[in-house]
Amino acid sequence: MAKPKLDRKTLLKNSLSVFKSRGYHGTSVNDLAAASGLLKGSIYHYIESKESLMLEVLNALRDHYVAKVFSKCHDENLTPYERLQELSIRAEEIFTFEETGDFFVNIGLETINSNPSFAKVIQDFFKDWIGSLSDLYRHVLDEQDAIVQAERVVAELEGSVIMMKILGDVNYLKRSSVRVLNEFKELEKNKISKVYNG
Amino acid sequence: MAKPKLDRKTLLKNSLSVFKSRGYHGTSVNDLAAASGLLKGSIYHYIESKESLMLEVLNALRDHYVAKVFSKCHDENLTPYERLQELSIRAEEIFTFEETGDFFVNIGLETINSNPSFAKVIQDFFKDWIGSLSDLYRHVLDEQDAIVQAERVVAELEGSVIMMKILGDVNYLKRSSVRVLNEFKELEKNKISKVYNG
DNA sequence: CAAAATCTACCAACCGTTTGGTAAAATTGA
DNA sequence: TCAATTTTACCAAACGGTTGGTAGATTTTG
Repeated sequence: MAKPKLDRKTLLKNSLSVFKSRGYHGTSVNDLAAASGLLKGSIYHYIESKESLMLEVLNALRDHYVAKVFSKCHDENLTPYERLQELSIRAEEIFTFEETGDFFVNIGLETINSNPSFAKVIQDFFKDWIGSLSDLYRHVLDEQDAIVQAERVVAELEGSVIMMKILGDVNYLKRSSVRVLNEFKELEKNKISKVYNG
Repeated sequence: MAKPKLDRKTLLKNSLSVFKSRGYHGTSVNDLAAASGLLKGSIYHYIESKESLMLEVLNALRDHYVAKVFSKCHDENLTPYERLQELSIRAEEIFTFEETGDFFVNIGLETINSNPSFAKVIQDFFKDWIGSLSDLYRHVLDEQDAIVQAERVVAELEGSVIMMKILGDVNYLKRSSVRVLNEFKELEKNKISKVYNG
């Protein structure tokens, strides 16, 4: 049996990088094949369609985030603040170097009307992110406020990344994550003083 | 038989509505022509190219915002807080009904790598928005803080709109604008107390 | 060898754009 | 005023090129 020269993980990584820079409609199957050193016809040995490839990329990326990033929110070896700090550091790396964090937003906005098949994975990504964050905020807020706060933080971070990309100013995200961390410390203080006073 | 003439404003409005729901790469010249009751070839009587049409749409939209929305920030008949309130109301209408506010973000993200010719108008839109807002915040903050605050508010609103669109939750924006308004009131209070105390 | 992987060649459909042509409307000139 | 002329608005068809996708021959590999 001939062993596959191109393993799935590499194929997905290469495809992600093309989709990232050209969007969904903007990338051709030819581009995707070339990114993995293949001619157009050959890539159909690995994939069923352009659409199914994108779906697989989105799923793999979401799984990666859930397992490697969002899971930090439940790391019992760290204090809640340290967990948020870890998340911030990872987020900053992801958005500025990997440029992968806004991928879900990009593809989401581009395909929400034309390709509803992508919607579920994209929504799941954000629901997981918000869910993990709100578990963290549960340490300093009641359930409803924790959810609202998590939604707000995700919206602010995403907004910052987008403004960063469009205006080319790298300080947006940095300031946002500093703000989020300080806010959390403030919330912790308020909670302690409440415990002492009430 | 009098021929109904297609005026430029209608053409731009029709085109905007197509670009809005299908993106730039996702809409064909056929779509654009059909939206104005023309066949594909006929639209070239009005436009030079698909790209130039999009550019005109973007320019018209930016001009509209500058003249009708952002200008509220300098309305001397209103208090600073009332101006922000006006802006919030308009923003809410724009984002939820006209669905036009995230257009600049959508097209910006979709074309930033492939169509640099759109970048300038899109950036100008956000620079104008941030500029007008920071003039407002100048009433309660020093210059540098006013700019940072304006950038933050725009990022948060944009982030909210995007999450709203992707997750289908209409409460995001409402909560964001309430937060922005309350924050402004808080800043006004702090400024007054500073004046009294120092 | 046979299976797996890749290439070449080729679809039909669509892309943005151009063309040749045609009526109707507006303008002109007497 | 009214016919001649020009301009406008539009269409059907076609352009060269690209799209996502397929079929079959060819190469690589265990």
